[in-house]
Amino acid sequence: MTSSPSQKFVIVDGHSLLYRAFYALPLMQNRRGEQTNAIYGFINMLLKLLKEEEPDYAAVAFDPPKPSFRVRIDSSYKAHREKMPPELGEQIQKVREILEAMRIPVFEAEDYEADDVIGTLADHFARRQYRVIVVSGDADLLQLVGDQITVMLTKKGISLMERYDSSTLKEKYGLSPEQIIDFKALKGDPSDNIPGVPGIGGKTARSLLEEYGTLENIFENIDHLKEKIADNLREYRKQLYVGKDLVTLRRNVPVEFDWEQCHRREPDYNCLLPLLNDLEFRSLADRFKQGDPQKSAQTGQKSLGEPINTLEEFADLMDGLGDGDTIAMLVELERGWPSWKQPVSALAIAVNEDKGFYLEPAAFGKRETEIWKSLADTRGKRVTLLVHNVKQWHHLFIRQGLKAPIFVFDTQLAAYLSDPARGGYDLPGLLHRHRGMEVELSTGRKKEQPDFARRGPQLAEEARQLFPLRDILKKQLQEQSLEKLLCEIEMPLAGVLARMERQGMTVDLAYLHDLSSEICNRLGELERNIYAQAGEEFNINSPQQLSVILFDKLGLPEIRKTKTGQSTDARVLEELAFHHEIAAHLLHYRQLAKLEGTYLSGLIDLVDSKEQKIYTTFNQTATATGRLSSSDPNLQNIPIRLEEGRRIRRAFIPSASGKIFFAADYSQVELRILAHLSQDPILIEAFKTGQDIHRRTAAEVNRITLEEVTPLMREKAKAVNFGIIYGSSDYGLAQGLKIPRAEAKTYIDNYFERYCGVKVYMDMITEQAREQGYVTTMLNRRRDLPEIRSSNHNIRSFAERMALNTPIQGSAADIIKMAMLKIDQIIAEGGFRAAMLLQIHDELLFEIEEAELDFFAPMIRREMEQAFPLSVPLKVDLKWGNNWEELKQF
DNA sequence: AAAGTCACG
DNA sequence: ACGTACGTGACTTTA
Repeated sequence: MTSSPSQKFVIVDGHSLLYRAFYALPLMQNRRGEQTNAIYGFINMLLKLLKEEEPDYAAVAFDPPKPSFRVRIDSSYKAHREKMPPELGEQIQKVREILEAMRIPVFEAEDYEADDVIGTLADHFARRQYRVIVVSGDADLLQLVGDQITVMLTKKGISLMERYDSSTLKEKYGLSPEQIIDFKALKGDPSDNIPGVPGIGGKTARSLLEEYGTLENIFENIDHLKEKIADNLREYRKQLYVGKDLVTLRRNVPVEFDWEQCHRREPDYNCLLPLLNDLEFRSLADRFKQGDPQKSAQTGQKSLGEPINTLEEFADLMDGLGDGDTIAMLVELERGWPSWKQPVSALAIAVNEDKGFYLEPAAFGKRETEIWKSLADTRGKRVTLLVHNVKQWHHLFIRQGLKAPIFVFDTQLAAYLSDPARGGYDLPGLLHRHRGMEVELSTGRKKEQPDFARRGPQLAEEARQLFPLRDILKKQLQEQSLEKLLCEIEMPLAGVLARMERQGMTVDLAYLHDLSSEICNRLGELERNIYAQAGEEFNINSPQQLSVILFDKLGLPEIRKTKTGQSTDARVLEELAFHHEIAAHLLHYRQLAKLEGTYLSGLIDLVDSKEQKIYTTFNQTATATGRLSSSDPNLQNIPIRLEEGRRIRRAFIPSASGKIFFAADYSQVELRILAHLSQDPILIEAFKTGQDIHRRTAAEVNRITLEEVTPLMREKAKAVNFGIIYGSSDYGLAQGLKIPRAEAKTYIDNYFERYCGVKVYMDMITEQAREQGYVTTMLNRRRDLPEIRSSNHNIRSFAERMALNTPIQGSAADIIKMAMLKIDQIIAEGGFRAAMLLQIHDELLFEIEEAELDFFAPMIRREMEQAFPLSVPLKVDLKWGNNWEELKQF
């Protein structure tokens, strides 16, 4: 049976969805610095809605700027409502413009709220037998639900909505649409300043309405109610009905209204597309373009990659290349291997933007070497390679024993330098962001390797897209003056890092096993002790279970809370150690459990048993400041501070007898950089004369001589110096030093009084960050800080600390990267039998021939100290030894 | 997937 | 009045 389907009308609560989009989405802005996240989220939600519901009519309702008639009923209505954040207010006008271009009418009525307009329009359409869908985040609108009217409420994020008709409403709330009004009037709503009736909350309100149906009926049966509730109902009856009046939506708002205005029409693309471009919503613009006959004709359909079936075909392709040609290459590698030995699972090439090719596995499976050879040969023909993740490509050539071809551009490194705080520089993501390409979203775990038949053509298409992506990124880098950093630091550094990763670190596996079993035994003992003191067995590793034991069962004082419960971290346990001896055992347990889990069994699993080596990955695009990071395993956080953990380092040994470890670390780089950047006279003098900087700071802030500084004063001054680098706050310093906040504030005040150059610099850099929206390091590495203009104090303060810290931390990263490049070059050209193994932010670890120590050491010191000339000297400390634990001063 | 904890600079 | 020191990665439990 087919009943003629009735027409459908969608009415959207504009402000409600804008608020939702604003708070659900991270900060977005276009290059002019205008915030755009609410616009983006709103339009996205709207498009999704239009696509899924396919309405015949649509409209949006907005609240007018002035308060509604409701304030005349109750002057305190919505009195406590916070003003709209300016970052959101600024976005509303754009949304109106876009709606106009989409030819969706906007309604607002003076003296009424959007809700009333929605009620009126919904009623209007429903009475004419239209199916109506009301879209909002405001549960008040549920009162509109009816035979013809469905309400959709935003549930989570911007994509999840929940649909309510009369039956789902009954199911979820146990109330009818009319009862929604009474319910809220009874319960009250602090956000709208609806008082409700004291003593009646959600539960009571619901059971009253379930039992009696309406307010009127409740009052008729008031004698049957509990005395307390009955009294309150009587006393607050007037207030209750005022509340009800406020909550009730008007359905007779005088709006100028023409049916056909709401009829869905094609957008006015000539207005819409420039608007979206201006907002830099590429993907949205592309979605619209598909509907625009004019524009989609220009785009044409996308070509798919062509297969290369034999090596001969590949050779022909390569033969056709010559001076000045650039080829884009993409490779897909198997996961789960150390980065230098990942097998190739797919390979694609594009000679220019026109066409992409992919190599059938049959073409390279057995004779893979020939492919790499002919690619390496491009160097002689002055053909250059455009890639995404150049370190990966270095590994491919290193393991074939070939000299790498000429890499001209790395889209991954480029995207990183352009916005290092963003994170996520995978190629599909970049293509989506910059080219508006529809790509398969890599949602969550991506374990299954898609079959090659599908992946090959896709990869070829992506290879083709590397050309336009390069053009976009190159332009961006030019505008940000980052080309030099890319070409002279990051791209060459990728080669150095590849060599370090390939080298790996030799470990004494037997020693690790011995240490592991010792630690396990002691863990068992501690575990028994803890159970005995707790009086029961529980999972010590679970902070949740642990806090039950500590705070409920043993009744120990609660020190600090986390989001979800009581904190049980080391600082809390140290406090608790005064009250109960279980705390000390827990601290010890935690310490050993960390060693076992992360640094013993965790590390042992990653040892290549054949080579007795462990291979880390250095991530070059991971940090917001320009530092490297290390993972799988992280060799930048092997324990050193505590004796117990330090023993792990003994397991790391040189790869052959006759070799030794050699370590070089910068002394106080970050404070020296601060001296240079701030030109503070005291700081500069202290470093120029080789003073102990913490001692000097102690003398300055306490206004005493260097000789009068006690060890305690020096400790405190050291913490103050740290605080300065981190973007000093009295609260943070107080925590770090375990002293009252007021005292911490005194230290900071005294510091800035003495080091006024630092003070001036810090004010200058935050001001500059606010004006430009970003900060830079000495090599012009940049970090965007859009949050620094936030009206939220908390968010803004965060950004300010980043503005203070990033130039310092990032410049230190710049300096050591320059040193690494120089040293790598000297090792290669000078014929040293030495290898760089690790970089740990301000330290380099090498293994060298013992015989070379006397030549090697001065070279390293010179290159590191001279890497970048500052207003103060850079100082490097040198150590050497037979394992990573026992290093002696050179 | 998020939160808590802890290792490093 | 607010509520945190800056930058990472790994492991464990829990929702």
